[in-house]
Parts: sequence; C-alpha cells; structure tokens
Amino acid sequence: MIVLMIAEKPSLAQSIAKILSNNDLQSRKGFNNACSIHEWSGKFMNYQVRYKMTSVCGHVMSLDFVPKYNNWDKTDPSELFSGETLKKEATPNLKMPAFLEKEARGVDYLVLWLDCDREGENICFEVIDSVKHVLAKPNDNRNIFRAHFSSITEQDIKRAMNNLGKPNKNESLSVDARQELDLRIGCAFTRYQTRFFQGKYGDLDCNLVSYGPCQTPTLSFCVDRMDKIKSFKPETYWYLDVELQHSKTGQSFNVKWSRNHLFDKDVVYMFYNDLKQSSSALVTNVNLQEKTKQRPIALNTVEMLRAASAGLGMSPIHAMQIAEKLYTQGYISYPRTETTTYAANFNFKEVLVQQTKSSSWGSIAQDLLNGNMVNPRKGVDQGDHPPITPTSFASPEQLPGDLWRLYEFITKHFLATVSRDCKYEELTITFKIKSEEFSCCGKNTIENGWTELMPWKQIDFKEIPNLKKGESVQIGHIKVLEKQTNPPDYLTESELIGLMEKNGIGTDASIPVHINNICERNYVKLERDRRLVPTNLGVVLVHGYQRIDPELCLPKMRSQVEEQLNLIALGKANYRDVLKHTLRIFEQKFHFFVQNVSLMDSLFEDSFSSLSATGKPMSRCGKCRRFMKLVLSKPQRLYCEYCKDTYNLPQNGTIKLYRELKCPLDDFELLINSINKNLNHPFCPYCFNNPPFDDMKKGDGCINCSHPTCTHAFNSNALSKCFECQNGLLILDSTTPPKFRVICNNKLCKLIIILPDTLIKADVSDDLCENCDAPMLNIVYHKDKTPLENGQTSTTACLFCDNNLKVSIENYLKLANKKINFDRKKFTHKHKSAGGRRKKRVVHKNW
DNA sequence: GCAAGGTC
Repeated sequence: MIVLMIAEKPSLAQSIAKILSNNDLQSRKGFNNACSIHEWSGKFMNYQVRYKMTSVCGHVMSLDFVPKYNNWDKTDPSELFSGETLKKEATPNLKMPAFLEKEARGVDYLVLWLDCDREGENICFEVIDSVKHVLAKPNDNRNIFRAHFSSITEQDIKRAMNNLGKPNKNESLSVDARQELDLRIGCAFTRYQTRFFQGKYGDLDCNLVSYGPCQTPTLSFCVDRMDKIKSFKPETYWYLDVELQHSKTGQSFNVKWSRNHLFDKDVVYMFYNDLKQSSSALVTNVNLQEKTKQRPIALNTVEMLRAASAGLGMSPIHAMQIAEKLYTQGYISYPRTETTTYAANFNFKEVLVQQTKSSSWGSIAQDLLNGNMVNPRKGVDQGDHPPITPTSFASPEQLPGDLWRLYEFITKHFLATVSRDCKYEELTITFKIKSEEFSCCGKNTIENGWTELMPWKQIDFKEIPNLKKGESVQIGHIKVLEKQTNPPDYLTESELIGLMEKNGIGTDASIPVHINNICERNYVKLERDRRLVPTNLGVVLVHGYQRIDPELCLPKMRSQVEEQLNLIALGKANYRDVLKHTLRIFEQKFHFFVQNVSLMDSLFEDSFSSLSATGKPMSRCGKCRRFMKLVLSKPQRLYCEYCKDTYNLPQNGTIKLYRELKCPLDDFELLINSINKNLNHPFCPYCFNNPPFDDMKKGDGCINCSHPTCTHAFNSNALSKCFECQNGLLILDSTTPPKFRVICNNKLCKLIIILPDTLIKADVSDDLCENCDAPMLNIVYHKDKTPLENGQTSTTACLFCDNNLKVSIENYLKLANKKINFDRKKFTHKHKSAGGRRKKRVVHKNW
C-alpha cells in the first residue's frame, strides 16, 4: 500500500519527511524539477506501507474569466460581476496537476500537509481535485486525510500524524469566495477606470488605472497623510525657556517647564512677569531610577521588512527577494511568518555555536554560550512558521551586497533576542521657581546589553549636574520663546507596513506586492527617507472615491468582506448566499460609481490635460486625412482628435513617421517603431490594432502582414525561412538606408544580420538565385567602396551565395557565437526554378 | 492588460 502526502512547499515536504521517516528516506526530483519526492517505509493504520511525500508550490489553480472576456473592447466591465469564470493552472510552467496526478496514480491513501490556514485548506481541495480520479479508490473519501500541525517540530508533526483529521470544506469555500470577489470587483473597476480616464486624458503616465481591495486602501493611507499635511494649520505656542547655572561648577543647563508650552501668549507672559525677578531656583526633588530597554522579540516578516526599509534602505519587495535567496541557500529559516515566539524545542545553542565563527559578533555569541544567554521574550505564536533566524554561518565574503546586509541584520536580531536587556539610570531633578515647577533629566547607560549589537539603539548619554534636594541654583536667564507646531511628515514605507498590518490589509507575503504596485502604477513616489508621496494621479483617485463612495478606499471595506468570509469558514452561512449577497453590494457600488464618475472626473480635469491637448502631430488618419497626435506619456498611443479614435502603439522604443508612406488597405500613414539602432519595424497604426488578415495578430507590423503585393509586407521582402528559429521568415529591412539589415519576422527570434556598410541601396528582386532559389537582392554599392569589377556599382546578388554578401551572415554567426554549419541547401526552394528564369515570387508561410 | 493569494 502507498500513502501519498503533500505539503505546501518543497522545503516543508523535506522537513516533514525527515521527521516522520526518522531521517531514513530516499529522495528524487519530480518531473517538474521544482518538487522532490521523499520515500520511506513504515506503518499506517496497522498496515505496512510505503510513504511518498512531496509538495505543491502554493496554489495549484487560480481563478480567471473565460477567454471571451479577455477582450477589453468587447466586454462591458459590468458583465464581469456575473461572467463565467474558470480555474486555470496557477503556474503553468510547473505542470502541477500533471505532476500530482502522476505521483498519485494507484495510491491507497492521501494525507494533506498543507499549511494550517485557510489558503492551505483551499489548496487541500485543489490537490484532491487534481488526484482524486487516479487514486486506488477514486470515490472513497475515507482514504483522504488532513494533518493538523502548528509547528515543524518532531513532537508536533508526529502528533499530527497520529491524529489525522479531514480537510475543512467551509474554510476552503471561504477562500473560493474571496478569490471570486477580488477577481470580479478588481477587474470590473480597473477596466472601467482605465478605459474611461485613458480615453480622456493624455498625460496620466500610467498603463493602468487599477483598483483593488488591498492596493486602494494602501494608497489611501498615503493620501490621508498628505491631506493631513496639506490641511495642517500651524499654531503658535509660547513657553518659558529657563537656563540655570550650577553655582560651584558654573555649568549651565536648561530645564523644562512642567506646563510644557501654552497656546495663550498672555498666560505665558503672566507667568513670566511673576518669575522674571527671581534669581534662584530650589531643588525640590532628586530622583534616580534604573530603567530597562527590553530586548526585541523574535523576528517575523513584517518586522523584518520594516527594519529593512527604515534601517537598510531596502524596499519590501527587494527585501523579500533577498530573504528568499538567503532561505533557499540555507542561511536563514523560512522568511514568511507571522510568529514572534520561538518553538519550545528551538535549539539556541546550535545557532549560537555557528555564529561564534564571526569576526564581528563571534565573541558575543560565545559570551551567550558561556552562560550569559537569557530566555527570549514571549511573542505571539500564529502557528505558521517559526520566527526568522540564521540557520548557518556566513561571512561577508560569501554573501555579496544586500544579501550580507540582510543576513547581518537577521543574525544580530537573533542574538539580541537572547541577550540581556539594556539597563540605564535616569536622574530627574525637579526645581521650583516661586510656585512654578521645572525639571531636567540625565541618562547614563549601566549595561548596553543587546544594544551592543545595534549601536543605533543605544541610550544617548546626557549629563546633568550633581545636585541635592534643598540646594539653591542660580538662574541664568528666563525668557519667553515663541514657536509653531509642525505638520506631520509623509508616511514612511515602514509606517505604511505597520498600518497595513494593523488594519489587516494584505498578508506577510502580499504586503510588499501591494506597496510595489502603488509605486509601479505611479500613484506614489518614493522620496527621501523612503517616504511615500502621492502623485497627482494617486491623490485624485482617492479624493474621487471619497467624493463618490468613500467606502471604496477605506480599510474597513476589506475587514467587512472578511467578516462575511468568516461566516462561510465557520459554517454559519452558505457560500453561495454570501457570495451572491456581497457581489450584489459591489455591483451596486460599481454602477453607482459609473453613474457618478463625473465627480472623480472633475478632479482629473484639474490635474491632467485632455488627449486633444497633449501630444504632437504625427501621421495622417486614414479616415479623415487629418493629422493624428502621438501621446508620449504611458501608454504611448495615437489619437485622432477629429474621429475621436485612439490607436495603441508598440510600448518599447520610439515612433516616427515612415516617409509619408501609406498602408494600401486603409490609407493610414505608416510608422516606424525603432526598438534599437538595428531594429526597426514599419507598421500601420490601424492594422496594428485591427489586423486585416486572419494570420496577422493584434500588435503585428508590416513584416507580419500577408498582403500579396504591398511593398512593405513579407511577400515583397522575405528572402528565406529563418535558419535560426526555423519558424519565421528572413525579411530585408530597408527602412533606414543606407543601413540595411535582415531580420526575422518571428517576434521571439532575435536574429539580426547587418548587411555590408558599402551598400547604398538594396531591395528584393523578382529574380531567384540559380543556386539556392532564394530571391535575389538588387543592390547598389557606394562608388568609392564597391567590391565589383571595373568600378561597377549595381548588381543583383544572392544573400546566401554571393561572396560579398554572405560575409554578413558569417559575421552574424561569429558574433552570436553560433557554430551553425551554414548549409545553403537548407534554403532551397521547393519549386526550384529552371535556369534562373524570371518569375513572379509568391512567398509561402510554410517555406 | 485587470485582483489577491500561495510560492520557485
């Protein structure tokens, strides 16, 4: 009998397999190269069985609309609230369903070891759906089990194995509902907003005007802070500035008024007038207190990201990439966790021993091993993964750049959690001048403790004079000072992470993605000290939602949906009912938004320029013969003011007019898309958006156009089938004479052959090469550089056979370091002509 | 081309 067990990720499959097999197992790689299968023999329900343990990589499936809704032009966004959806493979490269099916074929028992959260419960059912039909008893749910574990410790894993339960359908359904809501709501609003605003404004500078239940509240936090700054009214306040002078040492020091500051000038002057004649202050109290600055709790993801942003200047998304590298290379434990408490059996000694090798903190690790280690503070156990700790020693030489900086932080943080608290004494001296009280405070470190590892957290030493109760101190001066309150500053990335966590926006794994999204979409800009400053676009979006339906950008919107989802998870509400109910609310919100979009639009009008006011005249429209404008800000596009039509353009490279040449199909003037100095694609802006032939795709240019006679289409310019990709056609590019190149019309093929720079003219002749049957080139050489005899400059030659021309192919192969044995027979046309007779060429795609 | 959630 075979028991198949599935974990959520390869690393966990390995850890769990090691524990359950008592480290006696065989491992092999799965066919998708991502997952391994670990096998051992043992007992299961009193049977002698063979265990097979493997994993998925997160979700197996993801939700999307059926293909017919992919076309933004043909779908009204409101249809997305009811349009049919389908589950498709989350990561097609991994071929996860096929992999699972293969490993599950004929298996007797299935044990699910997915993470013990709702997403994990959902993945359980994705796994079941993938394998159920190939199990030994496909229709017997009694052979499917769920392991419930809260940590990856031997005790917990073995206990889970001995107490197998069943997967929880309700929890899984709550995730299905979440997926469907996010998809429908996010896509409907995003498509509507994008179409509406991009169709009106030319300088939004973003490809997408997106909406999402996490990204939008995230943006809203940043805009709220900006609003607080903008609406801040400074207030003037006054306070007594008192300097005292130690009579013996002559040392002068400032003392703080117990009333701090007051916003009433007259009242402050009243006190001032009362005190100004005084010459001395009386020490009324001297208080020496020992204080502690507590060692940090164990590190979880969010805290690591905050520290990486604030202390190391790394964006959260970058910090996570670095952390994942450290993890896969075995330097740190799993970096996505909410838990801040170490497992009961965590082996501190082992980690400390590893770190004694460090030249920088080795002595501290040794000191902790020598009996000076203290128990870590108790944090929170979320039951997901242990806190982030180093798992092996690394030196700065082993880890370049940011890998080292993050590893250093994680290691120092770990050492800090088991180091002694920082202790310092605080001396507070209280004075009285008449009836007003003043004080000053000195600080002195007794023991650095854990702050030894993080000097920037150490206590700043502050000296104050040594005074005794009852002593009298001379007054240096008493003044009234006037100051103003200051506005808050823009939100730092680190503060934003804190706000998101507090409000339940995103998860440890997705918080960095949401922050990255609002940066990439150009809603906020990252400025000094990693502060997030909203752009015009970010501001008008949030202010627009606030005008139309403030709930759309409030964090509570997410939590209210979560509450509904909780009901499903707890089995208190029916999945379909909740989904239907919540979708209806959002559909109504969507329609209300559409009806009132002018409220948001008026804000856009103030900030952005209309399409017609932006851009520069570019080329003539084939419909009205008027000039269309090129809108340069993202997304680059052409706009015909008269016809009110927008034409998408290639997004890479520059666009210029192609010698006022016209497309024979629609009269639109042709353009050239220059991707780099050697790669130019002519295209018709109309055909680019509305392909004229079945074999042409949206986004294709002239070299992919099968027009039978147009001089720009491949029928007129193709020389042969591409010898590099065997897929496309080699096309003569004569768009920028006197430079000539041969390129492949397969977008995925990178081939570029640069023809000799001695040429001044080249086009494709009607003659075919006698030798290889490829179309010949009519060429003209520069009169001073011609390789032809008798100073002759023009000729007809074959690229593949002519000695002067085929050099360029050899150069290409040399440059690309290709060892293709160039065989011109490969290019032989199947209808080889007899004796080089002129004939009209027709290039077939299947050349 | 769109969301958010897993993870590689």
